[in-house]
Formats: sequence, C-alpha cells, structure tokens
Amino acid sequence: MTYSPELLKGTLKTIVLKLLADNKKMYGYEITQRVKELTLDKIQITEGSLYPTLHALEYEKLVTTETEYIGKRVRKYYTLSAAGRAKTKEKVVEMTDFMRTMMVLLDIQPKLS
Amino acid sequence: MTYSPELLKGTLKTIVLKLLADNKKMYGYEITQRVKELTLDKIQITEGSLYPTLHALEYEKLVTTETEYIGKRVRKYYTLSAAGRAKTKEKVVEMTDFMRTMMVLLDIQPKLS
DNA sequence: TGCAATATATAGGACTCCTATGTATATTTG
DNA sequence: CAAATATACATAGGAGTCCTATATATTGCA
Repeated sequence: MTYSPELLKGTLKTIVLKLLADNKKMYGYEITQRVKELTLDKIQITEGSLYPTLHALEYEKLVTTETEYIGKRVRKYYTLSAAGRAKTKEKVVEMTDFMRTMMVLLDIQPKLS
Repeated sequence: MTYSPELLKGTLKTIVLKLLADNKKMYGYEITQRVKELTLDKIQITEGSLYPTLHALEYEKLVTTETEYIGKRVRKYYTLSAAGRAKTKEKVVEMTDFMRTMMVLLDIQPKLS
C-alpha cells in the first residue's frame, strides 16, 4: 500500500531535510532507499521528484555538496548547512503543528505503538 | 500563523468529507467558517479551492445537493451519499496512516493536550 | 550475455490549490 | 442612510509540487 501521491506534497522537502539532519551526509539514491525502508515501502520517493528537490535545496544554500567516485561511478553527497539545520527545525515544527491540527479536524486519536 | 499552502494539498477533500460526515448537511460558506473556527484560524479554506472541490465531489456522486433560499439569497446544501460515507472513512484511514508514517520519519512524539 | 541494482539527471505533464475577479444580498456601523 | 463588512456562490488563469518517461552509465550476478 502506498499513499495517494497528493499527500506527499509539501512534505518531501521536510523529509529530505530531516534525514540529512540525522545523518550528516547522504546521497540521492541512499535517501530513496532509506525512506522506503523506514516507511516499510509506504513512501517511495521517485528520482523525478528527489533530484529536482535536492537541486533546489542546493540553490537555496540549505545544503552543500561534494562529489565522490566509487570506482567509475559518480556519487554526490549532500550535507546540511547551518541555514539548512535551522530550516529543518522550522519545517518539522510546522509539520508537527499541522498534523496536530489535522488530528483535531479529523477527530483522530494519537496512538503509540 | 497559517501553514505553507502546499501542506494542505491532498487533504482538502478529506477535510470537507469529514465535516459532512459529522454534520449531515452543510453549505460552502459554512464549511469555510467551521474549518477556520476548528483550526483556530490556522487553516483558511478559500472559495477558489472550496467550490471547485464541492463541485468535484458532486460530479463523483459522493454528495448530493439541494438549494435553499434565505430571503433572496441562494444557499446550496451538500449531503454525503452512501458512497461518500465510504470514501470518507477510507480517506480518514489513509490520512491517519500517513500521519503515523510521517511521525516515524520525522521522529515526532504524539502528544495529547 | 542479459537482467537487476546502483546512480544521476531533466523535459514535459498532471494534479491540486490559490489569486483575482465577478455577481448579488444582508447586516452592521459611523 | 451611506459605506463597510459579512454572507454566498462561481470560475478563469496561474503557481507550485510532484510524477512519468526517458536518457545515460557503471556494477554485480546468474
């Protein structure tokens, strides 16, 4: 089961930022795999959305990049900047607040486990 | 404080359906006010997104409509159909599951109060 | 050798919501 | 009583975000 694609809208950037905040340094493909794994295949980020998102983060100076070669294969690592770390915090807070509001609206009980 | 507009994407239909499920019969303007009130002004649904959404729900046979006159002013009431009730349940479940997944991803603790 | 996995990238399009605008009635306030 | 605000619906055009499809190339495995 995967979610309606619209649900992801507005959350992709937050997810990527949060992963980078927790892992210091990641590359694109690794991010897609990590998300897939952490969400038990429920969220699968496509390349078509991830790479443009990463490029946008770079353009906004929220991440810095470094290229590495694994044999002959290129790998591009992304690392959060100070601004990126601040933005991550901000985005996570907003998402948290939004979800709390949605729970009230939809009359959902928060459930652990 | 209002949320980034992208966050609402994919959730508007669910919100409208849920309100109709809880209230039997509502009209457009009433929905905007109810959402504003329930979310303490954090979510403000605009007419430009609400009315097309309501028309879409009608087209999909998830709601039925009846027009009423308050003096000379038109008021269009929306009521959930059986299919609409089923769809609401489905949407709320999906949203709940999605939020739970996001909480894991973003390492958010559910909090009451 | 051929397929799957690893790895990045982009053009074009789909979808969803918002801005801006239009129309009209009802109520409140200065 | 005039003006502003609230009530009430509607739509065209546009902005933003993500996906599909495609392209390229290396690596590992059967």
